[in-house]
Amino acid sequence: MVEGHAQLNRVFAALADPTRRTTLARLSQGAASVGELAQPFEMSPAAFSKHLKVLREAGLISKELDGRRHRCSLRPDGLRAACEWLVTYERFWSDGLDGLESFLKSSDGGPADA
Amino acid sequence: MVEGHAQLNRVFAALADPTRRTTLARLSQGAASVGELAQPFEMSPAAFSKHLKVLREAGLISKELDGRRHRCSLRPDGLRAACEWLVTYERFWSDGLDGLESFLKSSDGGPADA
DNA sequence: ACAATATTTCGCCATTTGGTTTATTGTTAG
DNA sequence: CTAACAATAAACCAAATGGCGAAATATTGT
Repeated sequence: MVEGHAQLNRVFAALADPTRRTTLARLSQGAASVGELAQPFEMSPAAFSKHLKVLREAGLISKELDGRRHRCSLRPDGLRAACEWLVTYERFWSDGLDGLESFLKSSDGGPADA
Repeated sequence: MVEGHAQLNRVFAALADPTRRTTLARLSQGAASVGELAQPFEMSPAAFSKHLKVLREAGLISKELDGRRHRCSLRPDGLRAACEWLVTYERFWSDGLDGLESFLKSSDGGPADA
């Protein structure tokens, strides 16, 4: 937990956009090329590329060059710091994250949508 | 969990600023007036007031008028949606939030800093 | 009533953000 | 080799953000 504010700033800012959240959700089901990720959005390739850049600079995804495709995948530890920040404070609010605990324990289906 | 993207946008955007995170951290220790909350920051009252507005519109704090003071407090459920979003996806990344689970179980000291 | 206190609102300015189009870089297929 | 493809970079624009100082709106103490 040595990270400064800057990293947390980037992560939360990256999450504050539905295009980027949806892209992360999509990536949680497996790696994909930029084109595949961009497909659901009505947006120029350049615009989408910028979103990917934001995610990359927030440490949330990584890209591996595979021929002329860029293979994107989640960076497992990217969300960790943000998650810890949220949970730390949620436990001090509300009724002690009872809701969250039960939410964690319910091993139901996968992610729905962002 | 009927909330659209808009609410999640506001919450994550609100969290993407250290002034606001620090203010939330301060509030997790108890309610406070605007002046008390603003004190740590070298910023005009007007500027700080805008930050509070962002937090209020994200549903993270509430304000109750108490004489000429405005008493601010956390809104318990404000973080819930964001927390659930993060945890939902974190569990699909990484090694299944083992780290987060142990983090939750370790009932150590309170929040440190934002 | 009056002055001081607490906080927000109003213009204003600089920076950032999210989008566009066009130009570039690399790669693969024919 | 060359044309098409995949992705980014560059230049640009409108709108949002974060800051300021000054003005407005209560409210309280004297």
